[in-house]
Amino acid sequence: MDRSGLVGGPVEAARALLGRSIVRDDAAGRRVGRIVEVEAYGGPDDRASHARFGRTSRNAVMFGPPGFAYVYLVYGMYDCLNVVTGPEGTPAAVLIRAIEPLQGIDAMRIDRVRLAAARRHAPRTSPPRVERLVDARIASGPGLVGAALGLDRSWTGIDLCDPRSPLRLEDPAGTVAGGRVIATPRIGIDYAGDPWSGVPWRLAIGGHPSVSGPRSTR
DNA sequence: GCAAGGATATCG
DNA sequence: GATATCCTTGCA
Repeated sequence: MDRSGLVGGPVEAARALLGRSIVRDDAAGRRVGRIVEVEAYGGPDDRASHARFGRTSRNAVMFGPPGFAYVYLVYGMYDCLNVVTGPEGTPAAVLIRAIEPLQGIDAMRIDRVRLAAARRHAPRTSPPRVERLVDARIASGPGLVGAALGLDRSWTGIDLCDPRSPLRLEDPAGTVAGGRVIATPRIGIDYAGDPWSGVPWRLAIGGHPSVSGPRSTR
């Protein structure tokens, strides 16, 4: 996709990313998903942003130009994909929280099984639930997006706007399915305090089956 | 409702 | 160097 759509404010950039395709090429083939849920993080004042303590080795890419990937590990096991936004020097990013699988669904499942195997001490009283998930729920959550696309922190710095990148953003091939955009507070950032924990910077396509969370929040 | 899991930021 | 914390998930 064109980088110019990402230079505005974080919420504006988040809205520009909704409905875009994300493409992952590797030896196994091509995986394609459509972005249906995002969260905006931006501005040095945003107490929920990884940049709230200033520049560190982890978040340095957020201070760079827009359109690059920032992948971080959370809870010790989930790699989450962000798109750096805003002009260079402004630390902002959009977290990709859910995608609708379009192509390469089998490959997405394989990497999800890998994720399940990584939970070494998890009780295995039943077959991994991932194998029973319906397609629409394979990547319905930020940790699941990373797993479905086979990402880890080493992907930080990839140019998502370069058509030659093995991981990139593209304009959707077909028509963008209808559906209103809903806006809610961001997930899991209560520590950020007022007003940051309440600003409606989580955007999603309302009612879409691939959006994360309980039905009441979709 | 809660455990699993490791990197990170902040402290001592 | 130690440790509290974390933008989550799947199963109890």
